[in-house]
Amino acid sequence: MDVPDPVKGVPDWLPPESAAFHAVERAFLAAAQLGGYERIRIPVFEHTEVFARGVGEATDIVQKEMYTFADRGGRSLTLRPEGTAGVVRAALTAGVPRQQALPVKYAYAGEFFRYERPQAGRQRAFSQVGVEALGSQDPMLDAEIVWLGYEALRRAGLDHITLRMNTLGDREDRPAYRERLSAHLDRFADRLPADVADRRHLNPLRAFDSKAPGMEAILAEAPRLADHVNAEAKAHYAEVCRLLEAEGLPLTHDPMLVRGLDYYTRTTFEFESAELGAQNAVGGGGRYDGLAEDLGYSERVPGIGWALGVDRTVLALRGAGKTPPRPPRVQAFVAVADAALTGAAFALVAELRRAGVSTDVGVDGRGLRSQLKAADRAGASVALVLGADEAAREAVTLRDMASGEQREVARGEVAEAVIDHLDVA
RNA sequence: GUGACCGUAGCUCAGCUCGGUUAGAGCGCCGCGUUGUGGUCGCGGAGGUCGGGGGUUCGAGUCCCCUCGGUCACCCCA
Repeated sequence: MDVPDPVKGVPDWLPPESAAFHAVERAFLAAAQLGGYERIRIPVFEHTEVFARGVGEATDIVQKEMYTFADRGGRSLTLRPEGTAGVVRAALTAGVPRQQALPVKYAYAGEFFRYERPQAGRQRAFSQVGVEALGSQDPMLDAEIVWLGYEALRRAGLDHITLRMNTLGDREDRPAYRERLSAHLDRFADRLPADVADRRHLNPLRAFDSKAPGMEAILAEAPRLADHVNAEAKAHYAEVCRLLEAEGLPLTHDPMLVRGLDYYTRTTFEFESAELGAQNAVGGGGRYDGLAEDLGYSERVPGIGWALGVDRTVLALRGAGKTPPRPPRVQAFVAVADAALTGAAFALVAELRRAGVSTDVGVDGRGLRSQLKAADRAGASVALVLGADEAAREAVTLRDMASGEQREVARGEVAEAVIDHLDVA
């Protein structure tokens, strides 16, 4: 009987790589906390309509990338492909906009699922940390979000991050623009690449995503979204950029940055790393002032947020040769030199752990040589040898793993001696 | 969904071009050198359906076909 294969595109993170993973996740969450974003925990699956309506029927995510299944009651459920729709849904469910002072600020971390062909930096199950600020349209909030994203990546150890930004204007700006863009694409109908031809009727804006050879020329002539953004939204975006530039963020304005989720309005942005191969985005986000209404809420609740890819950031750090070192597994290691002393050893281990010293112990009746090898591999800075000789004197041998020096310590003073030793070392 | 490349030990790979007795290396793991002392060194050991199936052949890890899996890229995004 064979061990079942892991599910395609669903990675395991074992030590030592898991250490880097958690270091990155912690760094992201620490940055969120600096901005006053509180942890929110939401379900890993939702009614399918949360994403269909939130993310948008026309998006690739909803059309072909969702893990959708029927539960035993026949309800259509979907594993979350992204975080924002679920967070907003949870806030609306709780009536937050009506009973709390706005904006509210949330941070989350967890697994997300998209049915795509895996490749470098793209898995079917992947991990993100995200933040969302709900209930304000203040451009300072946009700037804060972008700034925190940049800071989060910096704290994770990534440098040479490029930041691309754009404004999509408001929902009301879209119809006129879509119409003019459609008309423009019509003129090239016979020359459009297949991908654009397929989706232009669902959402002509997606034509800007295309990198097909002929598109560059067609898009160069296309009506520009920027020309259809209303004056207020333009001023809003200008203020966001002004704030960020004053803080020295190296932002690049990219009028082609459209992003594949329908809920975005106004500010959108993407963080990229050169270390990643084809999947070069380590994070991205934007404003979604119409999302609450898309989800059926009776009032407008503006919001903005980002998501940063944990797996991708780990990859980028690895590519830059900056993988964080694996921390020592324990501080102390108890070696049992006599099988009759397992009871005494177990008691010593418990005592040390109770005193706050992380401790491991040799098992399986291995020789002392083997146990010290294990102590070395565990990264212990102290080994405690418990043998017949020591037991007879009610003592323990304390060995410094760096220098090899050792001395005998009375059994009653071991915990104290270990703590002293660790403080000094 | 489309394309290219790749599947030999736990990991990284050699062997395949030009088929030939027991399929190798490095790393890792376990043991011994030290009947109670790690890292270095030396010696030894465990570990392989050569992804799977079929075919050609006296003989297949090596050649042919099918199949499964993986990787990278397109697409899209974290």
